[in-house]
Amino acid sequence: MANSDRISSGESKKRASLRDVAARAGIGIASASAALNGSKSNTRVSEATRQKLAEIARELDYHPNAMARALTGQPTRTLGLLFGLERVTVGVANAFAFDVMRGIIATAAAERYNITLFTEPWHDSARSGGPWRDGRTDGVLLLAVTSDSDVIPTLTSMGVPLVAISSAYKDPAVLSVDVDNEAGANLATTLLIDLGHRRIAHLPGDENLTSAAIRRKEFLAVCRNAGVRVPEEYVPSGTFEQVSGYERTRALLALIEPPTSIFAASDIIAIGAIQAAHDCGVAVPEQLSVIGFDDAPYAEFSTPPLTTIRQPLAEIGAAASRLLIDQLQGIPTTENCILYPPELIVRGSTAVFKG
Amino acid sequence: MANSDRISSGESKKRASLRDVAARAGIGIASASAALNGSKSNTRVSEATRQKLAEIARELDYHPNAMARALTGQPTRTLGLLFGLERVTVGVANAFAFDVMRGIIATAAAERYNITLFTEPWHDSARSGGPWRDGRTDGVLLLAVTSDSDVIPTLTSMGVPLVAISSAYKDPAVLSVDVDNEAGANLATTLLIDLGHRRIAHLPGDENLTSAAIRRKEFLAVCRNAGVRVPEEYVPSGTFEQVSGYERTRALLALIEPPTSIFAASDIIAIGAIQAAHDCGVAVPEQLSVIGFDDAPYAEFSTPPLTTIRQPLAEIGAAASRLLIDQLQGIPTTENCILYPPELIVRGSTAVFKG
DNA sequence: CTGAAAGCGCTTACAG
DNA sequence: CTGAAAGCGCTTACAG
Repeated sequence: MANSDRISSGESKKRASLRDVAARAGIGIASASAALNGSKSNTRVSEATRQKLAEIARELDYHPNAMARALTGQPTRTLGLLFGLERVTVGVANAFAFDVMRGIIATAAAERYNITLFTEPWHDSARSGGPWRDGRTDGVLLLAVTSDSDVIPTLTSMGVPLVAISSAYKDPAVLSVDVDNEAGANLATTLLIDLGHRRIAHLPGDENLTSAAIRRKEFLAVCRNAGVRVPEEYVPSGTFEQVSGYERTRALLALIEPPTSIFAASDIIAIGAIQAAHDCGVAVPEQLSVIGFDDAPYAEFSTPPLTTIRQPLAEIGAAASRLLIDQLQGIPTTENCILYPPELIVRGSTAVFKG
Repeated sequence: MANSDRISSGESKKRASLRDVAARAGIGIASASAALNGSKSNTRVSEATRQKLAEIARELDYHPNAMARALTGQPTRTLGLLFGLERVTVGVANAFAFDVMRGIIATAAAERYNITLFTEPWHDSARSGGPWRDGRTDGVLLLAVTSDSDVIPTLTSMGVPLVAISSAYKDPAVLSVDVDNEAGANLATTLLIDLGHRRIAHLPGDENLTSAAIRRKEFLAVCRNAGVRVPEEYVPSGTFEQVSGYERTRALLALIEPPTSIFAASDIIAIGAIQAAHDCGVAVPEQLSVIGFDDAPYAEFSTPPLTTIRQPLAEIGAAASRLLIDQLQGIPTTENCILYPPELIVRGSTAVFKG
């Protein structure tokens, strides 16, 4: 029966199970489990048999079934990623989400965690339920949760470990990572004022995204403190989309007293604004200064290159991953809410106001 | 005991299982399974009890445990995504992978499939094994597999449904989606020749990526047919990275007889080439024409805007998703290898050769 | 047509 | 120290 090995490995239709390797080793299944997958198994199995088991596992091409392990409460070493915006595709389509994901993936990979993207958007606690709690995922990363969503309290009450990214969530008990939106908006608005602008407009992002709300609020505050009056029509509401930036800017430029500068809540909005200016024959930055937010990859390639507020998205994603993984492994976290400082990147889309 | 409901739903620590809802309904667990999760359950349960079960499930906030279902061989409605390049982060970092993922995600979402990103790169059949075969994923999407990888034969022999993306895999038996690399290279090279260039260089991508090999081969073929001589140093090998494009272009421009045009195997290589030209004081496109491949998002924002070969990446990703899902659901596919035609996008980085 | 049993592959107490 | 049993939550034959 010397070649029974060959035969059994030949019928590779069936995967080797723990029982198979235990049988082959002439050992109990529980011991095999301890030797192969166990953590504190040192109590149970001698180093010698562990070696032997490992070899047999290799011969049989044994790999533990993660589903079965999950069923007994073992972690799956998989992180879930859930997008806060209903329009998942949009959430993923923009460079913003992508950069954050880069950081998430890099860190997860380094810690040998896989990532599952939940494509079904969160609805509410009643309709949503399955995937986030059945153990397929050890914890979840929430991206850009809207303020009107009940996803955080719901998942928290279900005991799902989570960390919120770019969600500006107020509860200090939930782990979160974000850029300092207030500081960023301050930087942007102050720049415009320092350049001599007094007719400053702001193009906010989706109203129900707290980050957008904070930027808007801080913009208003800085203007107020500087004695700059901001008429209501200078802050038209809209979304984090290029077309929204385009349309709002056209409207702005059609005003009797159009603004001489715009603080857009994101680069993609800013790109839309610049396009609109171009189509209206308004020169950027000569006649209109535009500053964005994010420092997306295309910001520096835009014409003119976009002045913007850089947020370290990949780092934010990486920090969020790290925070979640630490939590999963019981490593105490030093801080619950990590806020990254933004950075002003001055490029060619802003200029001194020339009366 | 009228409020036992409230109490039991109050101790939400424990998730409701199928047993719970069956018990509550005074029905067998098998019937509950059929009514709630079954496919051809119509044979088993009447519409009335099905309704009742559904309601109880709602009350108890019951959601089937996907792990347990997977263990019995049920599909998990999850697609795996595996990157062919060892350097996963790079694979994910580039806009290429991102655009493909957009298509994948959109289609998967529409079909209610989740996606898990395998962050552990494929090594070889011996070392790699677990995650791709234990049922956590119904099938896998392979992105940019290198020609020296044994991942496709291995997974195929394990019976894992898969489709290869941008891998230019020769075996017609494996499902695959790609751009027509040959046609693309032809388009690019022909443009340069038509513009009057005779000193044409090519900057290939990673040698072990079949797409790079095909583009290189076609470039050479078109030149040969047109009677354009290509010295060996005009086709320096390198990788799909910006720095690789930069360095190779510097070397090219330092040649006694430098090329007057470059066909870069990707936009990111082209961006590096343009940078190098800039740093060497060589004007693009006046002194050097550069054409890329991909039409990445930043291509149109580059200075000058990049002439390139557009490949419909999101569509490619979507088609791959579709192909895999169809296969999983037993829907016959009309074609195994989908090849998308590339499109020449002429922008500002190419110009007529002026002796 | 429906219930009770066996089993998916593992791990965790529980006996020897 | 190690084996046999029970159980995770489900589904699929198998009996009534």
